[in-house]
Amino acid sequence: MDDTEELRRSGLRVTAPRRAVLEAVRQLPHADADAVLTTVRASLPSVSVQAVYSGLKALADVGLLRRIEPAGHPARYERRTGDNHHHVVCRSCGAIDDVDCAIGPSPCLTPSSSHGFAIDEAEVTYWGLCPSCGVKSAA
Amino acid sequence: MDDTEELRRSGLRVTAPRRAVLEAVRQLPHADADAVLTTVRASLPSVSVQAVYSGLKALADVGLLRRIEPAGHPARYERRTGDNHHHVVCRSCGAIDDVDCAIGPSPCLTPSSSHGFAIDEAEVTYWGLCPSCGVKSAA
DNA sequence: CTTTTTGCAAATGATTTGCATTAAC
DNA sequence: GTTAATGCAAATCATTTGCAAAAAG
Repeated sequence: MDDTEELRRSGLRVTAPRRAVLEAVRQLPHADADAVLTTVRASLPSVSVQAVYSGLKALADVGLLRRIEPAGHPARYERRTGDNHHHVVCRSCGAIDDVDCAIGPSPCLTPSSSHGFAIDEAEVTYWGLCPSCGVKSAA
Repeated sequence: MDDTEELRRSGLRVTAPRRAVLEAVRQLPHADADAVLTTVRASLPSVSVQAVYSGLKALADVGLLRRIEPAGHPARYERRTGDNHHHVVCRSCGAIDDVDCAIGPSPCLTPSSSHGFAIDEAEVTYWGLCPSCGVKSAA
C-alpha cells in the first residue's frame, strides 16, 4: 500500500504536501516539523510551513503518523505506529531512538493505581545522553 | 528542616520569592508556574513573573523541586523528589496524580536496548482522562 | 460545485533573556 | 563590597489561527 492509498483509506484528501510529508517522515524517522519542512521543500519548494504542520497534524490524528513530544524539544514524528514502542531521548541534542517494550506486548505497563483516571496509554521515555553528546560532556 | 534551611544547604541564596515558591509548591503539588505565581502573590504581591520562573528553575536544578513536563501542557512542579515515581496525566485538562512505580524500586525500568545512550532516568507517563473529564466526554 | 487544504501573515502561550537596580552574604 | 537575584520589558520558539485563493473529490 503506497502513501496515496494510505491517505485515501484514512479519509484524507490526497495532496502533494501530504504525500511529501509522509515520504519525508519515512526517510527521516523522528524528524521534527522543521526537518520535515526542509525535506519536503527539496521536492516541493513552495510548500508553506502551515501545510507541513497541518499535514503532520492530520496524519497523526488518523494514526498514519505517531507524534512524540519530548520535554524541551520540538515534537517529532515517526511512521512506526500502533505498537506502543518507547524511546530513548538525548537530554542534550534531542536525538531519539526506538526502544522495544521492556516488559511484554503492549500495553506493556499497568499503573499501580489509577486515581479514577481512564488510562489509554502508558508512555515510557528513557532520558540520557546519546553517544556523541556523551563524549562531548565527558571532556 | 524548613525551607530556609533547605535553600541554604543547596547553596542557593535565601530570598523571599524562593521561600514563597517552595511553600506554594508544597501547598499545591503539581502546580504550574502560573498557579505558583498566583499563590506566591497572595503573600508577596510584588513578585515578578521572572522571579517565579527563575526560582522554579533554580530549585529544580538543585533537586529541591521536580519538574514535570507533560506534552501539551505547561510544566508542573512537585516537592516529592528523588524516588522516580510516575504520573497519570489527563489528556483533556492536564490534571496530574502520582503513581508509584509498577515494577519495583527505582530505577524501575531498564530498556531492552540503549543504542549507546547513557541513560539516567526512565520516565513513565500514563495518559487518559481524569474522573471529571471522563464524565464530560462520556456525555 | 462543495468542501477541504493551502499559503500568507499575524497571533498565541509558555518560557527565556538583557540589563539596571536591589538584596544576600 | 561582591555576587547573585529581582523586576521590567522585550524577545524567542514551536505551533496555531484567520481568511481569501486554489485544489480535491
